[in-house]
Amino acid sequence: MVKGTIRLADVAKAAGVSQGTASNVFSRPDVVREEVREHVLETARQLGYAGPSLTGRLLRAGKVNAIGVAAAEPLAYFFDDPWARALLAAIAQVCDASGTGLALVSAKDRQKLDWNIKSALVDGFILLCVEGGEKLVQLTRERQLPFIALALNDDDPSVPSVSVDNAGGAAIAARHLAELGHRRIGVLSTEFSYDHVGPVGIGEIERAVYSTSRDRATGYWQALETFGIRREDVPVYETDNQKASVEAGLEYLFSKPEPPTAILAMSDYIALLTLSWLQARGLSVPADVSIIGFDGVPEGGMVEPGLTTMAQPFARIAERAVRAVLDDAMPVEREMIDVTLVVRGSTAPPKQ
Amino acid sequence: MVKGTIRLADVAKAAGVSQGTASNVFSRPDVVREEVREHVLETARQLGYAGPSLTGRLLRAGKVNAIGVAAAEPLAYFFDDPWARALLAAIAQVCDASGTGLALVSAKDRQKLDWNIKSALVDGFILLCVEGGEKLVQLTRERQLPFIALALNDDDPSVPSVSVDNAGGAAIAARHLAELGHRRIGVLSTEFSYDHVGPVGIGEIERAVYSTSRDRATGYWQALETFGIRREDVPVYETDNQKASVEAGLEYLFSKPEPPTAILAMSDYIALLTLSWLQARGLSVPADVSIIGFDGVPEGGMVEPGLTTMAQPFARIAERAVRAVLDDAMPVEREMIDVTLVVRGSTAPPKQ
DNA sequence: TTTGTTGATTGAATCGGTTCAAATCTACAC
DNA sequence: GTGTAGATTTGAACCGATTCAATCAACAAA
Repeated sequence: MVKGTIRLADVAKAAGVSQGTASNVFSRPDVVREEVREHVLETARQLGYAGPSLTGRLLRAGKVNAIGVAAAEPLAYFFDDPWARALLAAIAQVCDASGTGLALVSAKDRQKLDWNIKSALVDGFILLCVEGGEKLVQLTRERQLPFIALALNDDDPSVPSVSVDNAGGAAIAARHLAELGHRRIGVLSTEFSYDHVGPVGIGEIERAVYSTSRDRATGYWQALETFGIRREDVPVYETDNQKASVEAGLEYLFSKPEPPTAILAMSDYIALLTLSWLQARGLSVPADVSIIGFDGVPEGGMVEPGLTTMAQPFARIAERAVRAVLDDAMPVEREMIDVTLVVRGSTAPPKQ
Repeated sequence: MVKGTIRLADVAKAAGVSQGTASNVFSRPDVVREEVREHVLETARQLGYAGPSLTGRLLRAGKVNAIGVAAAEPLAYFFDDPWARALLAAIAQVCDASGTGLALVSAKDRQKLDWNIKSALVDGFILLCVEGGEKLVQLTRERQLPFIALALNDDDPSVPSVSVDNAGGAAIAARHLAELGHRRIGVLSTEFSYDHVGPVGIGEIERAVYSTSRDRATGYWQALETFGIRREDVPVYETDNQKASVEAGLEYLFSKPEPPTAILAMSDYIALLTLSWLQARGLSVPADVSIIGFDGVPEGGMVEPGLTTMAQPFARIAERAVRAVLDDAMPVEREMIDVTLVVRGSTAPPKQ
């Protein structure tokens, strides 16, 4: 199988037609007379021609017909992280419908990320900004392609982005627990600032680098205060969304003299880890402790008890994002999407 | 931001150098004199030049630096199916290490799949042949790019492929149950033939279209026969790896006068569904029923009790596959990789 | 002064197609 | 026999870069 050595021009010559006609045989078969078409096709087959090379075509057309999804994480992140997975499944669905390809681009270290973004063959980018958002945005800007940032941890209004209503959603979550009667509530947060885990104070949260976590914390506080729970009385433990730090946070919260009767988790992944930690310790959910998560990943519906959570409308987000890069219709200002409360088995009134 | 309108030639002209030099400024900066380089770079900046267009470069280089992973399934399959996910995470890891991009290509209907494969910008393909394998192989062949088939359901030795040792692995799984003392064992299989679910007989299995399922069944039988269990006495229910048919299969197996004390599931996904079906019916695993799966997906380690299973070495498979397409080192004949028994909590000796 | 050598730059060819205006070829009516 | 509309086909320009043989400048050695 000699590869790539046969060009359209060769086929044209062998078939005795002009290159223009040969090209038409493949890309606009209707304009060429049937018997000529058949003949060219037959010649191509005999020569082992693999069909018009994509790169040649690409060069003129300028459209790749694929979008890139980028994150400042190792590639495996897309398949490991439940949130990324749920989002990508939704994005994939939209792409499927519109016949668009999907390329995954990512890298943990700056160098490679840079190169990968520069050299990705795509018509635009969807950025997963959970971490290293600015870097990502900056690199993508240089490509001068349409892009849209998701889960942007940054208030810069000049970045086209759509995000969920973190503060509003968090408020609903907290209100749900308070209305059930919970008064001792602990928070397991996602990151507020780079490379830090552990208990955090109010001031630190207000000055947080990552707006997502900050907004969610603020939402929690506001809702709880309407129930007379002061923010000073709500312990917050910052995790990096990994097992080790979440468990440390749980140790911390439940070793207090008055352990919480409910946990506000800033991600479903944290909530899921909390659930299994509690169950392993013989505590019953929701009888002993209630848990509410954030994100609405499918896994939350598959555990026992089901996880109560604030669900992101992944399909809507995906739809909006894909449309933005495909139609070059980037939002001029930050767009906001609501999250909805999904009540399952992991929340109930506190004991007695 | 006027896009795409500035070419390397424009920059060259504006900077007063030849296009060749301008090109070198970007792709081989070391060969051009520093002050010239600076000047060209500066001109480029002022013009808003986005850097050498990939397509132009591509046309000459001929390498995309990305591999495609293809399946005859909707795109979301890559993120929904646990096996695909585990495999892709492993593939992603290898790609990351070698700085290769990853493009996902798929489609449920033949038409689109055809087009998607034809137009994917990749240097080669890894084929996930769980279903519609021949179609996939055939379409890919036409692209004349290196490719390798995984989980190929077909005995054709001319297809470069690596697969796990299905018969051997299945035998180990069955032996494990038999050694624990189980004698009444039910099988929940993956598909033997297109579009069929329900109880299947020995003859049908021997004539099965899909070799993966057939080989696993054969492995089960051989191991069990060394323990005096005849294949006629092992009920097999064919599922399509979906919730509905698995539950139907369980109804079938457990409504028999002598229900099984152990289940051989041909995929972890089936095993996981079995686990929650049994638990929902108040049956304890492994006290009342033992379960052993196949694949070794991460989810199997996260349920309670942990799932005993035959684990595929995803990392090894991924390594081999990526190397094959990148180095154009397709195996000349079908390659086989062993699976290993991972014993967790879902298997134990039968009651009394 | 001439020759050699080294390093930087140029210009043109090339990659593999698509596209479009112009040329050619029907077929049919007048 | 001429005219014309419509269908095909042709040929050349173009897409945006890279590459390489050839040229040029500058300076050291003979």
